[in-house]
Amino acid sequence: MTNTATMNRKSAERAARQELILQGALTVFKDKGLEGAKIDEIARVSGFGKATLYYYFTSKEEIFSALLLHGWRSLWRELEEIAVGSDSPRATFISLLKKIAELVNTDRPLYEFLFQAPQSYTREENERSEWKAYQNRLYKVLMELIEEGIQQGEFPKLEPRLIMKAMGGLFHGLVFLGKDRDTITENEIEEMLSNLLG
Amino acid sequence: MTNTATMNRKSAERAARQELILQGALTVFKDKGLEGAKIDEIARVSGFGKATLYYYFTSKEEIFSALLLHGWRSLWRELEEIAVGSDSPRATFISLLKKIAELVNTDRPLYEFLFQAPQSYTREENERSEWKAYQNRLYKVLMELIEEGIQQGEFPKLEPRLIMKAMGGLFHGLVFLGKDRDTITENEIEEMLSNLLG
DNA sequence: CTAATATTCGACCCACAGTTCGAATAATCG
DNA sequence: CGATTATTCGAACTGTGGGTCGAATATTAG
Repeated sequence: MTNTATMNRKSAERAARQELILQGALTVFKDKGLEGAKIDEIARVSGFGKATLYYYFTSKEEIFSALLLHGWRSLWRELEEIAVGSDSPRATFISLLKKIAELVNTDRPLYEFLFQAPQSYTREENERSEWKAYQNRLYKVLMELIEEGIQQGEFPKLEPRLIMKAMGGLFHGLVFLGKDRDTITENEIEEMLSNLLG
Repeated sequence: MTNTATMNRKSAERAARQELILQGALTVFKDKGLEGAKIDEIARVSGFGKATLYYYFTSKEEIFSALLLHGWRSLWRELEEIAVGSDSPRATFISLLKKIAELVNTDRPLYEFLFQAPQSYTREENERSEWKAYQNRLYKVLMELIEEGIQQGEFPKLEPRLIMKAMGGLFHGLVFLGKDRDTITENEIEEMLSNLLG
């Protein structure tokens, strides 16, 4: 195994198989949760033998984390350019949420998992798992936008944390609540947010 | 055992012990969830032997359901009088949410459990468990208030379901999001809701 | 082609947690 | 007081499911 081209292909194939496993894992985790999902089922759904999963991942938790990390990475990739833009705080804030809503409509299972799974999982030490960094970064960005927005009079003069809770809850409700059959439009998001922000 | 008075006392004691068990179960379920909570721990916390729990309940799930039913019953008892009152739809709607927020501040563990647990549990057939009826009743009442409110021009002219999602999410965010250390005041609730409702 | 290495997988292992057993103790009745 | 019934509980049972093993197959190297 000194051939470089071969090694590249192999590692690409390896990554591709990991993708397949994660894809299957998502459909199982999605409506079963971390505990409810059985390794055997993930194996069956993703079309590999059970032991093969352990050839690519060291544990069930690692599969779970890898999925989360994968999702947050791609989410952040989409949001980053908006976050560093030079619009006003309020405009940026709204753009971010609209972008997230748009993405959710693109791949609902993934994002439902991304935003719902953590709470049933965030036990003790896992706080410092890698995906959590992305979540914190997003939280921090939104929080700073709110603070700047308040200073510039674009947001109501309330505790930033309170506004954050309100906006977060409102957004979550609009996008994820209900039988999720009806996707939310960006206009509806914007209208609601504008109402709340006065 | 033909003595009636004795039988009454016994059944009262039996109910009291069930209460104790549920009380212990709540503290365990609260931050461990249905799967994460171990029967042994519930037994230890509530001060009974493990087997004794099965003398009072037939299964772990029954304990879980009983807790939910118990909570929803007492919640509904508090809300009912407001719901049947003769205030305007909007006033009634806001009163209901404020009342819930007030109750949450009274017994946070219980209500956090009530509003958070179902989602990690609502699997298949359990849809028709008894507590679910109360949840549906509350949902229906709120929905009708929104519809009436729209007709009377007290709410923005949007799809009722959309308003429901928005208000539900907003409320949930305000009351339950965050490290829950800071309790929300009724005034803050009212202000936010009024903003959103225009 | 042959040896070495990479990959796959079902069968097995075993720890854990829900449930049951059987005996021991407490309460009630006649 | 016995006798009967209600209650309690730790020990033992059992099914489930995460994780491992070893053999079989495929792939690459030389």
